[in-house]
Amino acid sequence: MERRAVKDFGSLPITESSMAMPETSARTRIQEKNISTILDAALEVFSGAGFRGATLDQIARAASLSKPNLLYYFKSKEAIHRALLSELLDTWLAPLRTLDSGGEPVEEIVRYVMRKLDMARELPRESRLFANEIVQGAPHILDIIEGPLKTLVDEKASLIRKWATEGRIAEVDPYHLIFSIWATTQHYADFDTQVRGILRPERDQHFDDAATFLTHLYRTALTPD
Amino acid sequence: MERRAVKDFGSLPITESSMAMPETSARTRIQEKNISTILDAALEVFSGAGFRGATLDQIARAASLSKPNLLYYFKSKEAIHRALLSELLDTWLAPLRTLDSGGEPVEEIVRYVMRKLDMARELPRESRLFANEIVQGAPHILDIIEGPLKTLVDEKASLIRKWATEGRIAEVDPYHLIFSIWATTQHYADFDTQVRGILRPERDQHFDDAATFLTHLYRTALTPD
DNA sequence: AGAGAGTTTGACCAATTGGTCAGGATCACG
DNA sequence: CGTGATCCTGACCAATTGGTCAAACTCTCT
Repeated sequence: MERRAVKDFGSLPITESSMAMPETSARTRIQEKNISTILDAALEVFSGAGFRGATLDQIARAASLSKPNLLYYFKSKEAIHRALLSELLDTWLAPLRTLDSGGEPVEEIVRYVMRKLDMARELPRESRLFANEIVQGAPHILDIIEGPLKTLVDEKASLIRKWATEGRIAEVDPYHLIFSIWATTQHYADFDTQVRGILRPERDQHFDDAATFLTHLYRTALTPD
Repeated sequence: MERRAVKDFGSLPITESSMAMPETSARTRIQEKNISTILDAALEVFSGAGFRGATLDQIARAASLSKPNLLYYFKSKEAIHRALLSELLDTWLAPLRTLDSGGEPVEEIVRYVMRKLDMARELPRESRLFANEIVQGAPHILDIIEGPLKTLVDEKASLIRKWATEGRIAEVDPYHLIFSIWATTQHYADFDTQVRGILRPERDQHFDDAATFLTHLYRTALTPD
């Protein structure tokens, strides 16, 4: 039930509101611990079964808490799910935010790819949580996709397009470049079962191979003629 | 409830066994029609909600049949799901099978990418069905992944590796090349909601843009120096 | 037309699921 | 130490879900 150790993708702001407790003043030590335990257990279960497929009993068992006790901290199954998603969205989009106009464009993008690949390795459950959500039509975060996410992507797409018109990278569609980066990197988390079934990798060697391949793929495709 | 019109990815062999009917002799006209209707409805529901998220009532409603009538044709929810998966697996892997040693290697691979992208456009429900299954650990098809699928991929990977050693394509890891092709193309089906939320495409214009981008991506990365 | 196979359904069931609630246990703090 | 706030639980509930079954309906073929 340990919170997975990770490199460091920034602190995760715990920002859920829909709790069922008195909700006065600040967090108790017990609240702090239990809420964090619940969210970790929920991540484990939701990411492996989707919203509908997950049950409160499973989450309760994974958290070693009773079901009514879960509902003491979160007023419904949906509330837990919502809290998880909003807690993780910032972490998830952080790498894209750091894509900066300073530095050499091709290397900047390759660095972004590596960062995303690292996240697929370190935070596969988070990746699968979003994958489940979006494959099923993103019923809980559609507004975020069409709002803040679209804004962020539009912004970075302009930057990439500027690089292209300046001749600093090849002429490519920035949106589809971003989509392909998301797809190729998150694939190693979301389709982990398939990748492992086919490669049968020792330790996690295949992530290094993936890094080599993706570096080649994007460097050659982005380097101006 | 109409079976989606598609280009032509080969006929779909209806090969489910676990039916609940008398099962003597050949199919009745009624059986033919109802089984096909049920599978189409099930595809719609399973692909949008996953196995656990789908309910027999939803499938029954989508098929305009009563729930007990579903269970007259298939003996359980699992049986429907199994029938769907095995019916679609061949279709799904057909493009990879056609990857042939004849012809110009780079163009052969680019053609494969286009074929997969076409499938993402024409058969998004099928793509999502598999995505749901694999994201959740492939509980129903793990043996197929580790068996026939692995064999097929191993085979095609050797072919690609041969091309590389012959200097006819760039030196790339063939397995990760295949994974990246799967990822980038299926992304447009599996993450359709996200893609549309960000691009807000008119008609399906974005598929053509994706084709252009992916052609560039793989052509530059695979063309030998 | 009539018989038998094939098809359909309403009523029903047990298990699971999300959620409630009254009361008891425990903690923080003066 | 006591008391009020916080924390926890067993028992319970209504709705949903996968699945059964006997009876009724309909099709096909002679």
